[in-house]
Amino acid sequence: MTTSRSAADTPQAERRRRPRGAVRDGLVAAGLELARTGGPDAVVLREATRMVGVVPNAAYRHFTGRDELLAAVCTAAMDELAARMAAGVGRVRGKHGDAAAARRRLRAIGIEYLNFAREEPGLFATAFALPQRHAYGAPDDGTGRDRTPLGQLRTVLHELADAGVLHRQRRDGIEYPIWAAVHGLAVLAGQGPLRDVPDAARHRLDELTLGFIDGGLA
Amino acid sequence: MTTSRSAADTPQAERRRRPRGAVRDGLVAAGLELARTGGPDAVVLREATRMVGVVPNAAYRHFTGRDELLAAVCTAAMDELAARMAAGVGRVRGKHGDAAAARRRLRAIGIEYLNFAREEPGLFATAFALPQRHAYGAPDDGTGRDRTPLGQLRTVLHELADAGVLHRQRRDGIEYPIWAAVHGLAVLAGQGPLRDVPDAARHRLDELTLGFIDGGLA
DNA sequence: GCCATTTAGTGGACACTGTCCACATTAGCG
DNA sequence: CGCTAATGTGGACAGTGTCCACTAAATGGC
Repeated sequence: MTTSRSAADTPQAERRRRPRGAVRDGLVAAGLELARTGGPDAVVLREATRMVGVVPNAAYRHFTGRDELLAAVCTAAMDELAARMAAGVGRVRGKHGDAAAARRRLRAIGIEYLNFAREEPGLFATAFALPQRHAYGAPDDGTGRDRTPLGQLRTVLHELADAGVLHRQRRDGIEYPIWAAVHGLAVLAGQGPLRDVPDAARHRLDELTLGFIDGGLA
Repeated sequence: MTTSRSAADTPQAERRRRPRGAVRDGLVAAGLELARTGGPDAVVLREATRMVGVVPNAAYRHFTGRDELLAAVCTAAMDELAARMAAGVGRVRGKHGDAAAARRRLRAIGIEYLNFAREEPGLFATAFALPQRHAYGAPDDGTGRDRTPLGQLRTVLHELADAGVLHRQRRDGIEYPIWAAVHGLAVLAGQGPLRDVPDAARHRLDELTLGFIDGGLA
């Protein structure tokens, strides 16, 4: 090892053995894991490359920099939240037009949102750590294809309106106060000033907020 | 400059000329300015010391580390929010017991909160960047001495109850859904997915949310 | 099927950060 | 006046994001 030859001395493991987008996907997965435990600040580029087993600079072949990696992780985190919400809503029985079922679906949306924030605080914070352009102006097209949190909320509100629970007058734009109330509680009780209220009290806060929302429909 | 003598060559400005707590206060002020433009992540210790005109390590005589400095900055930011809320509430005329005045005061609280979040996004984010123990369990003592956002909200709700606007039944714990709704909107429209809605639309979101809250009192 | 070109990973470097250590000076006290 | 604790300095280290030049592997045209 005294005389350092030009190069090509050691095989140094195999190079570029990974399939097509494996490194990129691996980096996002690693970043997601980091975010899960430490929030957005914990998704550090060098650590992610270390987990994937690649040199730091390799990341720059797939992302313009740390910010773009973080953006990908944020999107993934948001997708996980959306998937959970969709699963929760899907678990509620009752066909379209049933007022009670629609109410339960709205409640399920809120519950899933709050549970995700409580059980995965790192991912929740990460999901909202970057602007993903939630398409503010775009109203849902009625197909229910929009799987974003806002889209799912709109779908359920649509159903509530159809069932006659939510009156036309109140309906326009009501998704925002509702979203705000749930999101606000999630943030305050997650990373905010209410972060260390005991579990029982937190549950009561959830119920208070969901009740407040339910009362605001009529 | 060729021969570097041992030391004590140059007077290098005066050393320790600053009054008692000047450096500490200066660091917090500098950190607050950094937070104002870039949020909590922008309050970087070395930069703050640079602004104060002191070497980085000097900060460690006043804080155990960057986190403690940040904590002080967060408290300062929260104080600024609280002061603004108090000022806004104080500007509302009408004596205690007047239902309409109480309503306007509740509205003022929300408006000031949302305005602060919009006009000082960095400070707003910083105010909630650390757990300051908002004394969850401690109810206000009726003296109105609690100047925290939650305390001020409780005071106004107390007045609303006295004026008969808010019924006993609904009153218990209602500060949390209300706080959550306002805070959630502030976060969503500030750094969140709704960050780039045009000003007019944002104003409408404010009104929708405040209206939703007002409707939830009765 | 071979070779040129693009792609993807490596190695080394730089500036910047938070933090620790040993040292020097000053302030405030007796 | 002198001692001690408080406060600021200088230098160092590990860790980070990012840039550059280089190289090996995969890909596509012929």
